[in-house]
Amino acid sequence: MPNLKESLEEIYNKLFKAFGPQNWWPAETTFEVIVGAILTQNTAWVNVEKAINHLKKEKVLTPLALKKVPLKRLALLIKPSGYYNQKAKKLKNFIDFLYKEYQGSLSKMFREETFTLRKKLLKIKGIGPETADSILLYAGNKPIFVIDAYTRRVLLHHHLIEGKLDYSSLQKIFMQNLEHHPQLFNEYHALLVRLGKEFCRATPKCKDCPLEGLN
DNA sequence: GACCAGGCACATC
DNA sequence: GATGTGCATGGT
Repeated sequence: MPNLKESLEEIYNKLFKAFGPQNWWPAETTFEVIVGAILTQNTAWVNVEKAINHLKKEKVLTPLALKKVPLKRLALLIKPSGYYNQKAKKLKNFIDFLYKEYQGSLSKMFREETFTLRKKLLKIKGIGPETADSILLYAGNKPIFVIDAYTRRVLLHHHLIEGKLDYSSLQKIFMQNLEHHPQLFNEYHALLVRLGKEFCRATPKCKDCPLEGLN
């Protein structure tokens, strides 16, 4: 039985070989990544894209414009992404934070020490661990590993974990066994999502899974 | 017409 | 501390 570090490296290599680079996060600006991270909570990405396109078309996909747009109007613009009343508030909560702490400057925000920023993000109502980490990794290019439903499903399906581990335990598995390179964490998470979408769903075995023969 | 999708906050036990 | 529930749209 190889150790965890070797298993994680092998998984990455197999997935990269099978799928190639995933080019996450699909966005034109840093701010768009952050908005997407909030809108995609428990929501299919195609629906998030519709919402983001509305925001682009109405030219409110900047911190200042989002600060100015009325809550009700914002909610209607993001309606396709689901939970739109909740998410409109969440976006406003983030904007309030951004202006209060960093005068609306994302680059100033990301100059904050990573774990200090993470703690602050988690205090925002509507931003939990996955959203905070997605912002840090995919918008801020910080070496933080993102855990999500797919990650958990893949690890369980391939018996790399047993039972239910909480978010931070799962995150430790990756962060204690891999080099802290943002690009590696970025690609690895994206590859796990890709695998989870296409495999690791059927039981007991998935046909042609890139990780077949791992265990 | 179920069931699901790149969660989170809050209530209740 | 664990478990349950509301939030809501659009695709399969």
